[in-house]
Amino acid sequence: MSFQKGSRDYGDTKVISISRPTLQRLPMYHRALERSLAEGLKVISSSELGRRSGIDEYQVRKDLSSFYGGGKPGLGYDVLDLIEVIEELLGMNNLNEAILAGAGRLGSAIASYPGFERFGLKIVAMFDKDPEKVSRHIGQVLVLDVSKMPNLIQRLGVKMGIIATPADAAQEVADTMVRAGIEAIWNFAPVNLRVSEDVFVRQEDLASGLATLAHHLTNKARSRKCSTASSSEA
Amino acid sequence: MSFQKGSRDYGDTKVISISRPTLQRLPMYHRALERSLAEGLKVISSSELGRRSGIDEYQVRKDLSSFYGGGKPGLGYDVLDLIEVIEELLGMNNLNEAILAGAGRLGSAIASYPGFERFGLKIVAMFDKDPEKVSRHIGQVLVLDVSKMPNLIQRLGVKMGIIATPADAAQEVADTMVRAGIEAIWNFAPVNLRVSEDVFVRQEDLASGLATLAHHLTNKARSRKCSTASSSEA
DNA sequence: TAGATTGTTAATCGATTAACAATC
DNA sequence: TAGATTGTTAATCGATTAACAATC
Repeated sequence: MSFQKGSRDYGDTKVISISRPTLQRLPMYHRALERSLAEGLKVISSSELGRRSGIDEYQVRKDLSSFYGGGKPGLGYDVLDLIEVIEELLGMNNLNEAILAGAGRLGSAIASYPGFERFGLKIVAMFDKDPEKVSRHIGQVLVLDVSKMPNLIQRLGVKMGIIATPADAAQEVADTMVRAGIEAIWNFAPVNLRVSEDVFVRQEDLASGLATLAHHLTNKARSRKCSTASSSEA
Repeated sequence: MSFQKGSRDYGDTKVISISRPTLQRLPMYHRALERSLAEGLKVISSSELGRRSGIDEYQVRKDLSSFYGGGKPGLGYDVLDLIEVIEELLGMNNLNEAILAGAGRLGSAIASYPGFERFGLKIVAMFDKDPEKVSRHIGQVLVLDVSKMPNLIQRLGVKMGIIATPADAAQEVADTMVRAGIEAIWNFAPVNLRVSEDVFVRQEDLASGLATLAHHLTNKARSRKCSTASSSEA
C-alpha cells in the first residue's frame, strides 16, 4: 500500500489528517473503485474515477493527494492499491464493535443494514427497556435489557454507541453510554445531544435530509410559477 | 409571521434563498424552540437559542437574519412566531407526498419513522418486487408491485421518491421514477445515482456517517498511543 | 435613559475550482 | 520521445467567526 510519503506513523510522528468533506467522499470512491475492479480495470485516472463517482476530477485529485501518493503521472492510480488504502483509512479492516440502543424499527433496520458489515461494523448487542423485545434476536443480535448496558460496555471495552431510541430517551441513554466509556456516538434520534467535550457525536438527522428535499420541492414549484429557471444538484 | 422585510414573493419578485448549511440547521432550531415553548418561554435570545440547539450564537443570528426579520434588539425573538416561520420554510404545513421503493427493513423503518409525520411527509405507497411483500401493509402504507409505480406517480402527481432498495436495484428504480415525473429523490441505497440535471438527489449515505465515526475512533486510539491530546466535536 | 441584544458589516477560515509544471 | 495525467500551487468561492453600530 502506498500511503502518502512521509505521512505514516513513525513512532510519535504525525498522523494523516483528512478533512471531513474528503472523508465523507471516501465511501463513494470506494464504491466506484470496487465496481471498476469488478469490470477488470487495473488502473484508473482521476477523470474516470470522477465520472464514476460523480465527483469533480479536480476534487478527486485533491482528495486523493491528501492521503495517497501512489498515482502515476501519465497513467493513473492502481485500483487495487487505492482500494486497500481507503479501506485502511475507513477502518474497514479493523472490526468496529458497537452497541445499539433501541430495538424498534429503526434500530432493527440499522442492526440488519447490509451495507455496514462490509465497513467493519459489528453490533455486539442491542438494548431496549421493553420486556417484549428483550431476549429476542434481531438478525444475529441479541436484545438485552437496558440496565445491562453499562456493564457490557465496560466488559467488552466497546467504544461506539448507536442511539435509535425515541427522542425523549436519547439524552439519558447517551449519558449512560458516556459514563460507561463510549467515545463516539452515532445518534439517529431527533435530538441534539449534550455530551462532554471528548465524546464525538455524529448526528444522523433524517429531519435535515427531509428539510432539504421539502424546501427544494416547495421552491421549485414557487419558482416555476414565477416562470423562472429551476436549479439542480447531484 | 414576520418574514424578512422585502423577501416575500410579490408577484414575480424574489424568493428567499437560504444556504444549504442554514437550511440543515433549521430542524435543530425548530426542536430547541419547541422545547422552549413547552417550557413557557415566549421570547428567546440568540445566545439562549444557541445554547439550547448546540449552535454558536453568531451562527444563530446569521442564520435567522437570512430569512427572519422579527428579532427585537434588547429583547430577542418571539418563540412562537419564529417556529411558525421555520415550519413554513420547511414545508411542515404543506403535505409532502412521497412514494417509497423497497419494502425491506430499511424501507419499513422509513415508512414508520415517527419523526417524519410532523414534517409533513406522507408516504402514499410503497413498492417492492417481492410477491411476498406486495399487498401487505407496513404501518399505514400499502405495498404494491413495482410495476404499478409509474402509473401511480403520474396519477397522484407525486414529486418525491424515496429509494430504500438494495444497491443493485437503485439506479433502475431511480430511472423509472424520473421518467414518471419524480423531481426529488431521497436515496438511502449506497449508490451514487446518475440522474438528469433537473432532478434533485439527496444521498443519505449511512456509510459516510460510519466512515466518520470509524475514522475518528481509529485516530483517537492512535493519537492516544502517541500520548497526544484527543480532539472533539459536537 | 441605560442595558441588552439584534442585524449587518468585516475578518478569517477552509473548501472547491482551476491551471500548470513535474513526471511517468 | 511525445502524450497523458498526476500532484501542487494559485484563484475563487462560500461559510463561519467576530465585532459593533443601530435600536428596542
